[in-house]
Amino acid sequence: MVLEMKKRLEAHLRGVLQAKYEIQPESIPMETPPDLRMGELATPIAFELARKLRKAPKMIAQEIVAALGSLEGFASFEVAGAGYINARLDRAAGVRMAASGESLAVTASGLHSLVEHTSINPNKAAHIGHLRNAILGDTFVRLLRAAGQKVDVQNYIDNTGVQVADVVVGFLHVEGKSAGDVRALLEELKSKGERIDFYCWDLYAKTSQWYTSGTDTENEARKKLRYATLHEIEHGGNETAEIAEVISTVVLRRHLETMLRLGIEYDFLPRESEILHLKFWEAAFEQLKKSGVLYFENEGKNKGCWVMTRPGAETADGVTDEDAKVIVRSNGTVTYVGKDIAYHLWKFGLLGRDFGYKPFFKYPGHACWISAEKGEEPHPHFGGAQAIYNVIDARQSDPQANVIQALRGMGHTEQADRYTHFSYEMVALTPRCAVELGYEVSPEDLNRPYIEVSGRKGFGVKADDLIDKLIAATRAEVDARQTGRDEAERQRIAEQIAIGALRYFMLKYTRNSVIAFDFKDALSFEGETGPYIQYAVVRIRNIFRKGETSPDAVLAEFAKLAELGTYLSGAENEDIWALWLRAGRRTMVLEQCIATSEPAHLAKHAFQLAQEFNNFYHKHHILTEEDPARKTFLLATAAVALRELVEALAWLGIESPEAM
RNA sequence: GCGCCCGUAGCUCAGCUGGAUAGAGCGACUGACUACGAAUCAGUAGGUCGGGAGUUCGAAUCUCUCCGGGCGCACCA
Repeated sequence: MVLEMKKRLEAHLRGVLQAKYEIQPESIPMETPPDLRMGELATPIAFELARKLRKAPKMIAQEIVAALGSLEGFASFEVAGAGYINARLDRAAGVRMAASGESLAVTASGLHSLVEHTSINPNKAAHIGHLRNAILGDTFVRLLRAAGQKVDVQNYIDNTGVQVADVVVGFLHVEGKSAGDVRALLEELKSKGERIDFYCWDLYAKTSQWYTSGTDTENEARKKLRYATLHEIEHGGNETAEIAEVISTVVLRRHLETMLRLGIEYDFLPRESEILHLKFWEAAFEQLKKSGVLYFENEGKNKGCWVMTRPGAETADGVTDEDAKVIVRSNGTVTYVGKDIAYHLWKFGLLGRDFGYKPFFKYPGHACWISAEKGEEPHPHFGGAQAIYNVIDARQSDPQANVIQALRGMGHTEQADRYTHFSYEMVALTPRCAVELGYEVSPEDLNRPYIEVSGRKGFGVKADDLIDKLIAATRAEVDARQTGRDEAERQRIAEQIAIGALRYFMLKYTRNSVIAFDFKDALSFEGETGPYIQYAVVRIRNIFRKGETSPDAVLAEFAKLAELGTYLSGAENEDIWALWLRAGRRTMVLEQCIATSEPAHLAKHAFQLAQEFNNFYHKHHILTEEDPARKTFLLATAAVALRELVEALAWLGIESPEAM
């Protein structure tokens, strides 16, 4: 509703500016006045025009207000302060629009987007840092879909990298297991219902330590073993590669299960092994050479390599660019960034090659596919997107910038412009939390605000452990309150609240803020949390239950009310109008979230709406209201707040429980 | 050395493309359950927006500089 009104006012203002001054500003600044008494929308446009028109802002504002006349949906326009133009909505019209939900229909943009998130190395359990990635990515997918985009969700799997090689070394050489032993162990863990990714978590840390814990000659041999193992895995077609395949696949399956607990699903899992074996790089190499993005270096420290100029680097003819990024090493092998360029050409449908596809994981609604050398027919098609979003932490902004630079250099400027590195800061542990978990913390770390999580050191909080802990805590609360409900129902509610708490916790911070993780904050269910919002939903549902009516019935009745003005004016009703206004902002917030790639705005919106509802709830007793028309109005207010809260929560991937 | 991010209330964070009197949550202190469930609400205290300079009618927001913290800058993935 607010978005609709804002657009209406903008268009009207443009008409006035054109007719009166023959000015067509690029954008019209529109904001919310600091106080509702000043109106609902405001623009400081007169300040900007003051210089151009050589007139006082206040004078300009007065002229514009006089020319604005009347506009449907608006009650009045006025000049305020030194030259603000404040607009008051026709409150009754605004309320009717918000109640009808008409403005919720978002015009489908038709854009085909690809969001890649999660991308955990399949060699250990997921930890809280991975949770932030997956929750951010999944939420953004929901937002894009809400805005009418067609979105493919990908989870890139580096199944041939050094991290997988490390656990393979761990199994074969630290634990001295044979290939058969490894298979037997996997079977055994599976039959006991134990988590293989947890086992690997410890083994990975142990192996990382093993590389440096021997004598110098031993360590030297271990390093060699590490790289020999990596190369065997990359090459494929040998027993080491087979073990890597088996382990990475079971760990990947575990990651999908963990993420499914949070309602996170994927469409396609492209793997590094297929990128290698289907020769994506070779196809990209030809294009890169042809376009001149890559050049062969004959001088300097990068002599014998194929390199590319870094973004923003200044180069001069005849001067060797020592800072250039190496893409092909002097021994002929390709670097990570090179493979990533090839992969991203595929994402945009520019590579001229495709993966094979096999079904891998079944969700209630759909299947998740995985890449394969020889796929199955028929299969859905992935890649060839118009816009892509890579949810990758901020530390990888340099390599991401390199890939974008390469695309741009190859002439794919439109694609480069629609390539978003959806970056976010890491989740670290507070020193207190690290101590609580029993880790040894150095005195200097103890004085830091936070300590970085490290899979290599086995230092961190595992995702499943945190989820288990959250569910146990919410279950205790539910058990204390919902004594009349059976076991299964209480468990279901506890899970909904726990996931709500976790997802909200990861979404309330803006992306570039480091989250210093602490159990006290993460396990909190009061104040600015997911459960606070869910609680508002439950309260509203209880009102309808006790009132023996439904939101639909109430809204139908509400549509028949002839006069709304008396309920929306006067100091005692100001907060009710504020609640309607907030409820009517959802699509505007959605637009803002997508424009800034920032889901936190929606999290904040949902909280504020819940807060305003709770405020309203305490001030106006609905079911005992004696005036039937006013009661209908109050019930309609609750119905719209409910609809908006449930929908906003759904976009955040948070369920709305019936009771809690 | 170069690049990116951060510094706002005791703590954790918001602050929309520069805009009107800087906001939440937590914590502290006062109050409100015979009400539509208190996982809630009302109130009080608490801020030189890291320091300085500049641009502007107007700066927490933009520029420069300094201070403090974090993260990147491989022929590793």
